[in-house]
Amino acid sequence: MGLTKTEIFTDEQNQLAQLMKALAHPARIAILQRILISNTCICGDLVGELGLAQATISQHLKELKTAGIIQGTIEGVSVCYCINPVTWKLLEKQLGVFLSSYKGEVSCC
Amino acid sequence: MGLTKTEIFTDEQNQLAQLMKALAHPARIAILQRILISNTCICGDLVGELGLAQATISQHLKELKTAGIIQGTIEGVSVCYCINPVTWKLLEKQLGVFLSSYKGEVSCC
DNA sequence: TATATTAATCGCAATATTGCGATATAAAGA
DNA sequence: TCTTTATATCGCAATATTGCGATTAATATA
Repeated sequence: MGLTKTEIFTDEQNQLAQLMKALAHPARIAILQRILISNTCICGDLVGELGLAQATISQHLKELKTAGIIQGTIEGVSVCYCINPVTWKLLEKQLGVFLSSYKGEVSCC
Repeated sequence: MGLTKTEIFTDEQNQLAQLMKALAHPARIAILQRILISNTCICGDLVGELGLAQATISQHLKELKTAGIIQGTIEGVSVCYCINPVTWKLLEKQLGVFLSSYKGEVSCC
């Protein structure tokens, strides 16, 4: 096995899980925080700042890009990455709904 | 390799990534949604409702429990699971800070 | 044009995840 | 006590992830 049975879940559940997966790594969290701070884009600066090899950073960037969380444009020799506003807003909304649906009043266990 | 270099990231980054990881599966999203709806606890009901084997559900529950997102108490023959309010609030806060730190004004790429 | 510089990709090894059948464990009821 | 019911755990196979060195591709600059 080793692969998720996506067909038995709703599109929303799969989508949210996919987005969470993209965020489920400290390096990717760090990369996003870095982008969020220098509102403007970055690129190979990350290789120097995080203690990971160039190939590794590039792969993490690819995963974030594939998930639609960031977008990149070629800028001369380097590549400029930044937040994809559409996905970010979707993430905020979906997670907001999900997290805020817990009303802690009725204690149970 | 195959293991994350946690030592080069901050505790906060590792913690958030760990929590995201626990949410990074549609089955676990579904389980949490189920718990959120029936505010009160559940247990093996999930096995019937989701299309996964009992062993698989039990494993997902364990992961959520290990991450501190849910808690379980033995209730006779069955086990009652519910949200761990402490972790849930932490999650809301940490994610809130993270997600809301994006101000889409300055477009870049 | 030759050479840096930057980033993506390939290929590998180590480990993690997913899913499940089979088996344990533990409490409830006959 | 014996049996049923409900969960947890073990062990396996298939696949995914993480990280990196080495290589490739593409643009700048000398």
